[in-house]
Amino acid sequence: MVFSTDIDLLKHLAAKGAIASKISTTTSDISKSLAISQQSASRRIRALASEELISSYSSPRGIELSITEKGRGVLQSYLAELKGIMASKLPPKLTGKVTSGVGEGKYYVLQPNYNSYFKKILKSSAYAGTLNLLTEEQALRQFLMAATPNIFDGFETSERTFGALKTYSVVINGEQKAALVMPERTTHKKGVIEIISPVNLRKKFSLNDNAVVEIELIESSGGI
Amino acid sequence: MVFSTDIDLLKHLAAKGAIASKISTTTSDISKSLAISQQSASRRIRALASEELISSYSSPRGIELSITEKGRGVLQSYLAELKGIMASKLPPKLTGKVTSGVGEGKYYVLQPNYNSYFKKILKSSAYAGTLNLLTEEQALRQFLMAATPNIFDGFETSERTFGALKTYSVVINGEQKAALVMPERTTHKKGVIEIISPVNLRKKFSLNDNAVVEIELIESSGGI
DNA sequence: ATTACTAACTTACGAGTAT
DNA sequence: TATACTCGTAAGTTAGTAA
Repeated sequence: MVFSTDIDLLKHLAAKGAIASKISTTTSDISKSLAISQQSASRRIRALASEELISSYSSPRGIELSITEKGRGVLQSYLAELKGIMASKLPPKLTGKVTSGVGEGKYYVLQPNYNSYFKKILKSSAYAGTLNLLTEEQALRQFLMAATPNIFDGFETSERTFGALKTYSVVINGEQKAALVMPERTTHKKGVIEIISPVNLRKKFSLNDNAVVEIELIESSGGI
Repeated sequence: MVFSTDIDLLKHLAAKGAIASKISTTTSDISKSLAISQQSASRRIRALASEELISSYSSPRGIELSITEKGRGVLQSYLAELKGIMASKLPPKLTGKVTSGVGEGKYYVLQPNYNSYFKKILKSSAYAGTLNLLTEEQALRQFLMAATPNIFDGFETSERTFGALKTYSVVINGEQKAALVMPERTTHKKGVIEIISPVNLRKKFSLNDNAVVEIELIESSGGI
């Protein structure tokens, strides 16, 4: 029997990367994240393992574990079910047309200060380029209103000023996690947005100019 | 504080339509669906109400309730979070149509040098035949880009040349581990791939030409 | 029928601690 | 440091039943 607490723990482990590969963690780490005791974390991990939702190896140096096929299936069907239920009231989606940018975004990505911020947001380093999209101005405004931005404050050096940014966690075409970047002051014309991502989105989705991509809002799970 | 049991109950109520409108139900109905007692259902409903995740009115004739804005927000961000986790972590899937091959793959499987390589990849000896699949060229390209190939270098004897191969660990139809084989130089037309497996896939899944199979990328766990 | 109170029960939790 | 055992206790659940 799979309980909702199991789903919760599985979800936490998935967020830590246990779907893609084996992860190393400790029961006290888990206990802090889920606000339970170390002992309970240990017990619940063993419960997941006995249900074969994860495979784990414990030692006095910590726990190595990964989510099994069965465990992923459980998460996936939970997600699918929830998706189906919420289908009528899903988070807003936005579509954009690929456009050739002026390269403003690339400039940001390459700046060390912005770069480390992006790294935190994406939980992985950013591809050295951005995808420029032309959206409907009003749809964009509405879309962003529904979102919670991450804010980068901006700063000044003696030489120049680095403007503030807002970024929004999104999923591109339903499968690639990315971030929508809105510079506080931009030279873009209205409706043009920039997407940063760990991968080259143009390549991944074989996008030429005017190709349409779908941008979906997500919670930045944990966030920064 | 919102617990995972709350999410579960909210999800159940949402499934019954409590997002869109007010619904009429009873605590014993709920108790049956969630496999808890009538008393617990009653208590948990009151808990949701006191968190203002639902608004409810109870009487000796049953309960009328609807999910509040706050409750919907809770469900939505849970969904969004899960989606975000799965979107970035889920291995890509590819579908292909069964097609009659020219038997090129079978030739490879029967060659001792290739054969022992396949044995390592599959962790079991390969069935003496391949499954030919027609895929969408672009989807295939995308699929393979996300994967880490195992590489067989190829070699020459005085008599002939054995070309290099790339193989990718996959799962067919969600249950049969197999390998997708991409010869470096192939006579196949674009989009056609070959699958080798420890078993006869056509037989196992009763596949006729044009049947659709699902190919899922997996980590080659350990690998070679 | 219902909901929901009280009391008995059972399960899950976490502090302490062995390994 | 870890994991994970024991065990007293707290929390959650259910049976019985009043309203």
